[in-house]
Formats: sequence, structure tokens, C-alpha cells
Amino acid sequence: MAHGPRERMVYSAAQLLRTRGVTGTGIRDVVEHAGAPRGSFQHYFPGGKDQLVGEALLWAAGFAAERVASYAGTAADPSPAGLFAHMVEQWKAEFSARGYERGCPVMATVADLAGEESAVNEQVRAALGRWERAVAAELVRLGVPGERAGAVATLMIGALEGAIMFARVRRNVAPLDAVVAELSPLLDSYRT
Amino acid sequence: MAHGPRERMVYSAAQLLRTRGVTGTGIRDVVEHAGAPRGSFQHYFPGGKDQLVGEALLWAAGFAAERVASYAGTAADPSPAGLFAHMVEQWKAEFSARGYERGCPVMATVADLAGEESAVNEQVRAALGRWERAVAAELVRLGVPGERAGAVATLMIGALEGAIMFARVRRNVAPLDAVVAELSPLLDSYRT
DNA sequence: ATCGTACTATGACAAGCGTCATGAAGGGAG
DNA sequence: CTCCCTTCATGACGCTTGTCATAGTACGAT
Repeated sequence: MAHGPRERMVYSAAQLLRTRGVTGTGIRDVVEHAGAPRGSFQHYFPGGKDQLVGEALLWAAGFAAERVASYAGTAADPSPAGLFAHMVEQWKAEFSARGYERGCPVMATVADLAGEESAVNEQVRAALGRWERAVAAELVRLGVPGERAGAVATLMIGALEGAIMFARVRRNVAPLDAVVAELSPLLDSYRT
Repeated sequence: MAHGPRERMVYSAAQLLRTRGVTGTGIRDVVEHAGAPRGSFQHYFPGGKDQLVGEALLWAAGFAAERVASYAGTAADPSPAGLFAHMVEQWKAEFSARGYERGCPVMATVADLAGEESAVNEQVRAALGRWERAVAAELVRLGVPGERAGAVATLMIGALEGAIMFARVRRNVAPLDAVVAELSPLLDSYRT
């Protein structure tokens, strides 16, 4: 295996998290899904489930941030609306190819853990912050004034999350298309 | 007690669901929170936890729909942006008064259950549909063309849900304000 | 070859879960 | 009063949860 058991467990945790939520995902499930030796979990993650979930979240945030940062090079005529469509397209592809089982790990964790004290909340904050900063930075590069980029990034990620929720409930990508269609004119109007 | 044990259990289920997610909420917790006799649960909800969660969802959807429908009468100069601000205002008040423990029950349920087969998914679909139809109907009344009202309602609810997620993570209502500020011009541009 | 560290294996713990079985009150109808 | 049906009470079942303890193997360094 190219990646060691440790990395596979983080990845598996992220995937199970996305489908069953953090409370619904057991350590034993993760270990089995990763094909990892059960005894290794406590060796690699002495911090227990919180540590595993936290690392899964940061891994996912890095993935999302990289995807955002890679947009500029791939588009012929880059624009804020194009960036948003690029972000949404990833989810359309995911849903079309793999079904609607998996949602966003950040949303899953917030839904389960934001209401109580948990060490994971700090990592959620970090993950969401990283994602938002990546979007905001890209927006600035696309001509959006710096003082508005943060709020626009919040809107973009927020609308995406909401549309993901709709899409999973309806088992249909139409909500994703609808949000892109409605938001695009607004997003491009931000350009200087 | 004005409301019987049955209604109190539905209400309590909704509240606990919002803070801990559906998987994280136990029947015993709900019964205790409702101050209801434990033995009554299986009498009023022979369908078990699924039935209880489903009813909590429909109750919440009715609450949200009523709130939306009541907008027209309360505003001096009603508009789509005003409706959205009205919806968001409810959450700002909730967070300011009661903290960030409780999120949206629909989001909580989707995050935990949308990935697997569950009888609750049908009720989630119904709840979200009812909420969206209420918003769309109100939009039509405010002058938004009928063929776009659905998509705009999806955008509004989706953006609200995303902003709720941000607000809970950051323990701050700023994301709610940001989304209203950014979306308002777009929303009012839909008016005929 | 001997040691030490890294990793794997396995079993147990207390606690929680959803559900069910059984029994006891309560109160209107016959 | 007796019957019956609604409502409440309590204990138990089998299962899963996160965590821990303990032992075993692998393997490079000295």
C-alpha cells in the first residue's frame, strides 16, 4: 500500500464521517474500512477519537483549499462566478459518480459537535478558516476588493453547503445548479 | 401542563437534535428533558426513535413555514430581501439569547442520516419541501416570477443554512449579517 | 546477540444505546 | 362493582461505544 495505515485511517475516518456523522462513526468502523490493524489506532492516535476526527477535518480542508487554489490555472477567463462553479462542479461530479451518501465533513462535524464542548471544535474552526481564506485569496486575485472578499467567501461556501444539503435530501444535483445560476451574476458584479 | 407528554417529547427531541445531532440524542435524554414518564415513549411512539425524530422534524418545518408566512403582515415595505432578513433575524435572536448550542434540525438530520437508508429521510424531504414552498409562495407574493421563485427559495434557505453553520463554528452572528448584506441587492433585483 | 523502539494483536472494561416484556395504576362504561 | 383501555413504571436484553491493559512480534542499532 502506498500510504501507511495511519494515513488510511485518517482518510477512512473522513469518508465515514461524511456519510454517518461523527457520532455515528465508530473507531472500529474506521479501522475496518481502512483495512488497518485495530491495535494500531491507539498507537497512532493517542488522543483518541477526537484526534482522528480533527486530523480528518484538516485533511479535508487542505483538499478543498488546494482545489480552490488550482482554479486560476484551469479557466480560460477566470472570474468569481467561474470559481464558484468550479467548486460546485466538484460536488456535482462526486454525487453523479458516487451517489449521495457522502456530504461535507465540516457540516457533519458542526451538526454533531458544535453544541457541546469538544476538542474537535477548534479543528473545525481551523478547517473552515483555511477553506474560507483560500476562497477569499482567490477572489482577491480575481479582482474582488479585499475588504469584501471575506464576506463573499462566506456567502459562497455557505451557499455551497446549503445546496449540498438540498442535493443530498433530494438525491438530485438540481439545487447545486440552481445556486450557481442565481449567484453567478452577483458574484461577477464584484469585479472591479 | 398545557401540552401533554407527547407534545413535550416531540419538542424536546427537536431541541436535543439541534444540539447533539440525531445519533447523539438518546431516547432517555429526550424523555428526561421533557420531564415525561419513560414508559410513555413506547406508548406514544410505537414507531420508535424514527417516528419521534420524524415528528420533531415536521414540527420544526411547520414552525419555520409559519414564520415565513407571517412576514408580509409585519413589514412596512415588504421585499424579497426583507423576507430573507426576517428569516435570518430569527436566528440572530436565537443565538444572541440562547447561545450557539442549537443549530438547524434539518441540517443535523441530513448530516447524520442522509447517507444511509432510513425511514426518517422521507420526513426530512417533506420538512425541507414544506419550508421551501413557504418561502417560494411568499416570494411570488412579493413579485418574484413564479418560475424563478423555487430556485431563489433554494438559494435563500441554502445560504441561511450555511451561515448558521459559520455562526455556530465562530460563535458569532457576523456570518449571518454578511450573507444578508451580500444577498440583499440580488434578491430585490428579482422584483418585477 | 542483545537491547530498545515501533508496531500489531487481543481481550476486557464500564457505559451507553434502542427496544421489548411485564406489571401497575387510573378512570370512564357496562 | 367489574371490566377494559389508556397511560405510566421498571427492569432487562443484546449490542455497540470509546478506552484501556497487556502481551506479542518485527527490526534496526549497538
